[in-house]
Amino acid sequence: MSNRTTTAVAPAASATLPTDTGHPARAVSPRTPPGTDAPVSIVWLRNDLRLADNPALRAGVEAAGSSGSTLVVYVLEEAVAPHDHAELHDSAAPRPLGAAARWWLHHSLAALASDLRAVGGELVLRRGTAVEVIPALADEVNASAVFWNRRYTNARNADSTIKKQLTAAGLRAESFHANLLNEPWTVQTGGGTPFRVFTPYWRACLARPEPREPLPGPTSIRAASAPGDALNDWALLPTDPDWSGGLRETWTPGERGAHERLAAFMGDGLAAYHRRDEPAAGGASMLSPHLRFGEISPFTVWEAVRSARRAGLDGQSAHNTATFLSEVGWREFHASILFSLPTLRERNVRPEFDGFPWGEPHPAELAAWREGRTGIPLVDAGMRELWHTGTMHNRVRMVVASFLVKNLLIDWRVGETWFWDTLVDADEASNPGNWQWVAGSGVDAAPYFRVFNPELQATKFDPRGEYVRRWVPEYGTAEYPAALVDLRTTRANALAAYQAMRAAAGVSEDMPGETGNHPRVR
DNA sequence: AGAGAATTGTG
DNA sequence: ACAATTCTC
Repeated sequence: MSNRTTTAVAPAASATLPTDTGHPARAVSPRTPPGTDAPVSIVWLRNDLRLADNPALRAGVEAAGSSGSTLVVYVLEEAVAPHDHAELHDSAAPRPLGAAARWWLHHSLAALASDLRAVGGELVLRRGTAVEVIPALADEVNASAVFWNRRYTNARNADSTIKKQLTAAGLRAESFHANLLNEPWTVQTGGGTPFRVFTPYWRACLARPEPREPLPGPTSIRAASAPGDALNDWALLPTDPDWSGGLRETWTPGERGAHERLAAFMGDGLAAYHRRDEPAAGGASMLSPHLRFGEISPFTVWEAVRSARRAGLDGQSAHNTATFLSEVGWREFHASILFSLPTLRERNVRPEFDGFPWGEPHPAELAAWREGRTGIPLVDAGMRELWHTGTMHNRVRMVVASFLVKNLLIDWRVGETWFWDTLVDADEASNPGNWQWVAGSGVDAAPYFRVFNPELQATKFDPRGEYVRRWVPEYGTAEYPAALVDLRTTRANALAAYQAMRAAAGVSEDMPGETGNHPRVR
């Protein structure tokens, strides 16, 4: 392979992104005349809304060859009927997107369509259940092959059904490894079971062969076409009211925006990443929603770090790259957890938590939490940042989650649902995985007795109050509400409730989370 | 990837 | 007296 140093530091995309190629849209005759034998390949994009490092897209273009054409489709997947919890386990539908993610999806699809047009391609939009839509589309355009990049949620059940159907009908159906550095079944303990603790999991990942280099995107696509929905008709954007102003100020969805974020982070962010715990410092990479929608691949992120290391880093930055990559590792860890525990969103991983006395959430307290008026400055700052921007600093996420689950004794699933609706990076694995981590009910979870004190956290990580002042400008005036609850007494109550739960469940005196004391998973 | 109390270390 | 370390929840 040639030296990719420059392409990774100045984003790999700049060399391969279609918008930079100068190809006029439809430079190549895009239509395949009906009735010809020229092969049509379908590329079904899901959470991989990118051209660069997209093995399925690459395979589709290659399979079409010089005489055939490629149809790129995105399906807005919807369950046929509302399902109850009993059905969830077997469900093959992706979790319906929250409102912030719908906003992101709209703009990401618009960017993708534009990027595809720039190389002669076209994005076809369809809506419905994938097991119905994809085989019907293949039939409709007389496709000879269908390609996609694998996903690792319950929706993979739909994918395997579709693959069987297509193969039985004589089509080539092929899926690719593209969206995780390590597919869940490839990283296992010595005993052949999935890891349940992050540190050994990540150590095992690092001991594996280096992740591959990213693939270049296609420079030219002969588009096959088919009727499709208009993006606007999906009504993914909020109206009446349009609350997305803060999201627009904060984000640029799409592949180009993703690569710009990566370049900015590799340029300035990495040297300051050791200050990432300070929410006012702006030290986060801000890549999570781009990774969530697959606008950039983890291989491209990995390559950027690899080439920065090759170019030489000072000791601090070298240390920071390891920390940053381990955050990418957490994304993979949660994906592998969800792979083996499909009920992660619904069920406590540790069954003794089923006996925890979560009450009906007090409506006023829950509303105060959601709206950022609990009277606890750091909590309110975080919740307002979330509402305004669709994201929240990682440390503050832990603080607001701890406050909801422990100080307010509200079920983690209530908080998880709110984050699912409001976060642009809401991920089917990471969101419930991290909520269970905070609640103490998950794998490798924080011990329940770890109760964050929002005041101490603010003193430690926002010592000058910059973050709080940014989001809670009225703090210190009479307008700011009194604290919703007393932190000391609610902390004591939480610890007591935990003790009661443990006693009721007959849990041994070992600390939760210690090796060798992992409850059997249901 | 805690907090807070208890204990030890230091001048 | 006060900081650093250790222990418990």
